[in-house]
Amino acid sequence: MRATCLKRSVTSTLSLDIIRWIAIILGSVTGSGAGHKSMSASSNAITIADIARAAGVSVSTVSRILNNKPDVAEGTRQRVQAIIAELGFTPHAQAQRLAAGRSRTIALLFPDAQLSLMREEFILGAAKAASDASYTFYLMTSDLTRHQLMALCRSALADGIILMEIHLRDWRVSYLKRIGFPFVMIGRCANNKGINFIDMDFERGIAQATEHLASLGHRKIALLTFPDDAHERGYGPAVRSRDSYMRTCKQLGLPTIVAPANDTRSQLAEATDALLNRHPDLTAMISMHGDTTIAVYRALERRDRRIPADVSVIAFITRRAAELFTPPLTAIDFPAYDFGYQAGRMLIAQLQGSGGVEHVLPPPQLVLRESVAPPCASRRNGSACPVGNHERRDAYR
Amino acid sequence: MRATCLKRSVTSTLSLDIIRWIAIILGSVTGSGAGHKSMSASSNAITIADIARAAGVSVSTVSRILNNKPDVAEGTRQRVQAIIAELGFTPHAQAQRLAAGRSRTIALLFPDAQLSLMREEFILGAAKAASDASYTFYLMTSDLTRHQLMALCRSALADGIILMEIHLRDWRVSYLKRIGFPFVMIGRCANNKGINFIDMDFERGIAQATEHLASLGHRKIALLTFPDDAHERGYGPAVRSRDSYMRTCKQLGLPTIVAPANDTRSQLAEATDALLNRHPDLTAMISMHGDTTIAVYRALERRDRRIPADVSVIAFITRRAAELFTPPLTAIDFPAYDFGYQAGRMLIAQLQGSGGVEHVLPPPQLVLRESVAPPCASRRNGSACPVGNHERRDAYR
DNA sequence: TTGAAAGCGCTACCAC
DNA sequence: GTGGTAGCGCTTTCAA
Repeated sequence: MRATCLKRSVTSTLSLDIIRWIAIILGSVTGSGAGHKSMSASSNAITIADIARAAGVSVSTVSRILNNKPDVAEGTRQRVQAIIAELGFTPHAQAQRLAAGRSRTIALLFPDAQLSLMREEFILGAAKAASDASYTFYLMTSDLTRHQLMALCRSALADGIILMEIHLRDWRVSYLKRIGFPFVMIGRCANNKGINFIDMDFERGIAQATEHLASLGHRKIALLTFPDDAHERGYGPAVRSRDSYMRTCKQLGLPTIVAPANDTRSQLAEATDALLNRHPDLTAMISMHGDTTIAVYRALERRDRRIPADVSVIAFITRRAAELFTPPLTAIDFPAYDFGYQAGRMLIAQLQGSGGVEHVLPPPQLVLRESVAPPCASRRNGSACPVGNHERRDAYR
Repeated sequence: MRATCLKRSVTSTLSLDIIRWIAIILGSVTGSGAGHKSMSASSNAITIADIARAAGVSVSTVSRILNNKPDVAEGTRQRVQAIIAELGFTPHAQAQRLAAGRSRTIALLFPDAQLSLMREEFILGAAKAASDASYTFYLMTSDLTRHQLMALCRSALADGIILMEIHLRDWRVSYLKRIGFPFVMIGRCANNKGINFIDMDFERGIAQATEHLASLGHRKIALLTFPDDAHERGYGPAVRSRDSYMRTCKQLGLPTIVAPANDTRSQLAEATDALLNRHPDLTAMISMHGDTTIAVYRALERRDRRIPADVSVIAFITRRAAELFTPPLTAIDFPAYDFGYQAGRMLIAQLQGSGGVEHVLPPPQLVLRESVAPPCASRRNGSACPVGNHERRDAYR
């Protein structure tokens, strides 16, 4: 409070030297360990008006300088900036945002569902994109109700949002589109006209994985996929991957074996067991699950089926997670960090009005590690079964 | 703009029915796909004044209702709330924050360093704590300079912050304490008087791990730890774990073998190799690294040393990551999600003035999985070496 | 129990 | 180039 009194009594007639002296006092008072919550009380902070007074200019001028407007004399700019630095002034974010009508914030709506090791990368990528552009990054977990989404938009907390877990027909997308609220998707709908997105190309990824396995000689290739209700709800990855799997198998003349399961280790273990019971002659599996695919490994171990000698496994997963598996998991690479970063970048570009609509669907990349081999006639004799000799990646970091 | 005109012309003399009708018009106008960016333009949104006008009360009253103040007649409250619901009004967050002087936001300062599979849990835990308390959650990556930290505090973007990667003497802590800005630590300093923290008890964890290995008969137990400069800088986990290791080994009469390395897979692999060269008779390792500990596994594999038959390994890691290892990693459990959640909860409690200082140092829990066994005299004959028969956890989820 | 009005700290328009 | 000033949308005394 003492600081406040001092500050408020400063008048524009004081010389710069005196102002500086006062700044020092202010600093030491504020800085003393006297236990008063100076910043949190938030009322005795330096304002743009203090700067203006100290510099002998108007608040408009200070504001212009703060916002890098061109129409300021170089001398003034320097003088004011010196004082800003000296008093250690930073504009009050909420005030700026209110007055400017923009929050310079993007929000990531992050599905609450459950932990998954690879999803950290989405978050960190998007956060990095925000900080690179001097934007604030707002992370929202918990799945939103329609009402909550409306509130988020109206609250003006963020200028734009990143959506994940997109369904082919997604009410959030319809809503945001209708009210004209800026957003981008990680994922995509059935119709994406006018909407920015970046998505994994599950169609091509599945085709690539299936063809790779088929080319090694596999005939019975199962798809471990999402639970049935994910398909029914039109969850993009679920529908696209299954369709592509069906199509590819048909083209290649292979039987189709689909095993739906929740993305938990226990359910996936069960599903794998059931699958092996039904199809003892299975030689390959494609998993749509992330790190929970470890449950598939464990289920195979328990039945004494070796990877890749007896059964080959492919998943969609980040490099980092894939390399934790033993044997390392051959996978369609899921560059989640990049996806997050690109989404953030696209959203900010959109907010700044630069560029048109971007539909980003990077070509899937199959990274060969050690969980895939040709099928072995002499099963249970895996060590005699030669491992395919492909490009191997041990991308340690 | 049409919406704006309509809205602005509404006067308090209009009947409620007409107001409702107008609300419908507004809704459909705003909702039409005419391509005007209604929300993003942010100027034609409904305000508290519109509500007041429509309800025939003052803005003060609406504000009171919005903030659940007690001094409002029940009838008024109901009537106004009905209108709020009808018009789909949500207060403008920035305006609220500016006027109230609080942002109801916490920020997590997340070390940029590098990806680590387990750290997602810190983030999601803290985010959950925020959302549970109706707080906004900002994630800030990139390590802050002193200047940036000052700016963050002064900007009033957040009411309080969560700090990670704490050093024994941490300039950020000194600064925040000095200016009285609310914060909590995941980690702790040498002196934590008056500061809330939650931390892994590395001292006890290391002691526990070392004693466990010693009790199985291990005599040469190495500590794979942080690089030397982390110690020099006084990074808490580095200093505390090494000290505890030294002390425990001394007490048990064991030699000390310390191998520092950066937390990257390649460096860790190198360090492991070097370690095995220097100490071929090593039978156990304790790793301070997270999922990068996979590099230790791989280095051992390459030298044909089996886990746990030839070498036992213990790390500090989340359950989820530990179970991806093969054999599953016996570990001091790192409940990172809970740590994040607790930190968030403590910070918000502090902001709301409830309760005193909390120093949370949960007792470390050693979870026995399959990477530890008694040392085997007949090395290279691992399969003959019996695996210890302890509590085993296969916590699938 | 309610209303009027003075801010919160900043931006941006308009005049000089 | 610069200054005055009217908001931005809300909270919060202080009176009534």
